[in-house]
Amino acid sequence: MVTITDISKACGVSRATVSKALNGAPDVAPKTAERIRAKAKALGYLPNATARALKMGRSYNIGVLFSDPTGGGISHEYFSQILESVKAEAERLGYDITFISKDLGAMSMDYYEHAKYRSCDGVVIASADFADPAIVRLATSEIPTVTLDYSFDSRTSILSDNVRGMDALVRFVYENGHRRLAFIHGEITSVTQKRIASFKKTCAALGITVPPEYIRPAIYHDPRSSGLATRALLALPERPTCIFYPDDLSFLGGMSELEKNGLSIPKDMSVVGYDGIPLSQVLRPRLSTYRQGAETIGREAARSLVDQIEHPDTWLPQQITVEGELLPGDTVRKIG
Amino acid sequence: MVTITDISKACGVSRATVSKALNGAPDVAPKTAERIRAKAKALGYLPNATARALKMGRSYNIGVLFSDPTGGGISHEYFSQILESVKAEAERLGYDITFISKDLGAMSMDYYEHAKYRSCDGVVIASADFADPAIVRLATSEIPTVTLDYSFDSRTSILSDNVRGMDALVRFVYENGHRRLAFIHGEITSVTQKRIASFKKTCAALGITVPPEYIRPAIYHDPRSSGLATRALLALPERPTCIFYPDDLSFLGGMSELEKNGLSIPKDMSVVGYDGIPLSQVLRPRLSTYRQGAETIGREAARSLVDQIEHPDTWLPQQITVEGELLPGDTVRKIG
DNA sequence: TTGTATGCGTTATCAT
DNA sequence: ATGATAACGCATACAA
Repeated sequence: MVTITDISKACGVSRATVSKALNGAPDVAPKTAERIRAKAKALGYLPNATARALKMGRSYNIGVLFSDPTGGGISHEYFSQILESVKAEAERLGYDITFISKDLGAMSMDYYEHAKYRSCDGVVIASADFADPAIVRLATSEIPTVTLDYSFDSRTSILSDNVRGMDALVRFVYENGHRRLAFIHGEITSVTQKRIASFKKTCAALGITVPPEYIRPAIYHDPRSSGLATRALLALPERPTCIFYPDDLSFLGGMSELEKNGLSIPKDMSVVGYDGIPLSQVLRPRLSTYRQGAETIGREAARSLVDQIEHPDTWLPQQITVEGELLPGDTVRKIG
Repeated sequence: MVTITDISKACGVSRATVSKALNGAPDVAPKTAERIRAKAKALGYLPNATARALKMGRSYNIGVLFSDPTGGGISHEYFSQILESVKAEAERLGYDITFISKDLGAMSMDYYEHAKYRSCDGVVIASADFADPAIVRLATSEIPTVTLDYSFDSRTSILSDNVRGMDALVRFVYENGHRRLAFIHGEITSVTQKRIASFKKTCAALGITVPPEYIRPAIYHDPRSSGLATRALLALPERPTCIFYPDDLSFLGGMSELEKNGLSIPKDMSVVGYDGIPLSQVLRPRLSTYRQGAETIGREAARSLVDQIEHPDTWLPQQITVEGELLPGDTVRKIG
C-alpha cells in the first residue's frame, strides 16, 4: 500500500506538505503541489478512508437500516428502489453506505451501538418497527438520522403522502361510479392509520357509507393474507364493487382468489393497489394504483441527512412530504 | 465517546491491559480482567472499528458489487434475495457490508480503488459486466474476491447450475408432449451462452429440431423486449407450442402480448420462465419455471469469501455450483 | 512556503 | 501479570 509517506520520500518533501497538496490547501506552492500530485498518481496512491476517518472524526459513511418487521426487508421492490436511490445520492455526495443491523458476529449490539462501532456519520432509518426500543434509542441519539414514513420529535423525516394518495384513489374510484368500497389494510402502523383515516374521511366527504365489515385486516406484502380477506369480502351478503389492497403485491393474492370465484377484473370486480411498483404496470390489466415516489424519497433522505451532517449549525429538523402519482390503470371499471 | 483510555483511568490500569482484557488475552489476571470488563460495560464502552481496522489491517468489512449492466441493479428480486443472504451470512460471521461503486463524490475511482479506499477485506462481485476492465482489475487483484455466475482463473466463484436448470426445463416441457420449443434469451453473457447451449443440447438429445427463427434475443428483466420477441414468434407461419422466457419478469411482457392476441395460457400457448422468484408462484396460473437457489448462492458467497480472508494459507480457489429446483407451475399444458 | 510535532483509538512488542 | 512505547495513515496547529 502506497502511503503519504512514500510520496513524501519520493518527492523529498514532508508528509505534511504532501497531505496539503493532495487536499488542495492554499499554502503550498503551485509547482510543488503539481509535482506531488503527479507523483501520487504515478505511484498509484489511494487515500485511506480508515485513517482519515480516525483523524477527522468523519467517516463519510452513512448507515442504512432496513429491518423490515414484516419480513422480507430489502427484497420488496418498493424498499429496494428506495435503497437504490439512497445509495446513488449518497455516493454522488461522497458517502458510502453500510447496513446497520443487530448482533454482528459474536458481539451483540443494538442499532445505535452498531452505528457507533462503524463511526457512521448518520443513519437513514427505513422500514423499521418504530416502537422497537432499539430503534427509538438510535433515532433519539446524537447521531444524525432521517426516518422514512415516521416522525420522531425534532428529527428529520421523509414522508410519503399517504393521506393524499388514499384520497386520490378513493376519488378516482368514486368518479368511476363506485359506491361500495372495501379496504384491506396492512398491519397497524402510523402509515396504515393514515391510510385508513384518509380512506374513511374521503368516503365521508363524498357521502359514501362504509360498513365496518368492508374494512379488513391483512399483512403488507403477503398475498396470502389479502387473499383470505378477499374471500371474506366475497362471502358478504352485499359485496363491494371495488376492493382496495394494502399494496400492489398483496393484490396478487386477491387476484387469484377472485379468479377462483370466476370473477374477472375489472368486469366483475374492480380493484386498486398501492405503491405503483414497476410490476403493477406490467400486469394485464394494468393495476390501478398510487405510485409512491420511492426514488424521490430515497434521494431526499440521503440529501437531507448529508445536509444535517455537513451543516449541523444551520440545520433544522423538517418533515419532507413526497408526493406520488395516481396510476389509472385498467382495473377500475366505469359503472352506474 | 468512551475509549479504552477512559477505562484504563477508571480502573487504574494501563491501556494495554484494558485492551488485553477486552480481547480475552490469556496473560491478564482473571480478577483484573473481570473488573475491567465490568467497568467497560458500566461506562458503555464500544470498540471503534475504524481504529481497530487501521491498527490491525483488517476492517471486518466486505464489499458487494452490484453494477447491473442491464439497469436495475438491486431492485430485481433475484439479486435482492442474493444481497439479503450475503448480508445475513456476512453479519453472522462478524462482517459488515459496503457497496462498491465507481466514482465516489468528487473523486473518480474504479471498483478496485474504491475497495482499497474502504479497506475492504474482500469483495463479492455479483451482477456485473465481467468484460469491464474495471471489474477484471478488481477480480484479478490481491483483494480476495468471489464472483457470482462467472469464473475468473484461480478465483472462487459461485455458479447457478444453468446447464442443469435449462436441461430440466426442456425435459419437463418435452414430457408434456411439446415438440416445438422457442427460446427467448437475454443479452449474450456467459450465463446466457450456457443456457442456450444447454437448451440446444437437450433438444438434440431428445430428437427435437429447433429452427433458427425459434431462438430470439431479448433483454433480461425487460418485459417489453420479451413482448416484442413474443410477437415475432406469433407471426411465424408455424408457431411454437411453448415459449421459454429469459426470466420470470420478462415473461410478463410475453403474457400481455399473448393476451393481446387472444391466446390464453396454457390453453393456447405454454410458457416457462427462469429464476423462480416469489412473484412467479403468486401469479395465476402459477408460472412453470426453474428456481435458482438465490439464498444459497448468497450464503455460500459470503461464507467462502470469509474463509478465504481468514485462512489465506489453507485456502484454494473453487467453483461452487448451487443447484436449483424445477417449479412445475401451471403454464405448461399437457398436449399430444 | 515548508516542516515539525502531535494525536485520533487501538493493538502488539517487549520490558519490567 | 502488567505497563511503557511504538505504530497504523492521515490531517492540522504551530513553528520555522
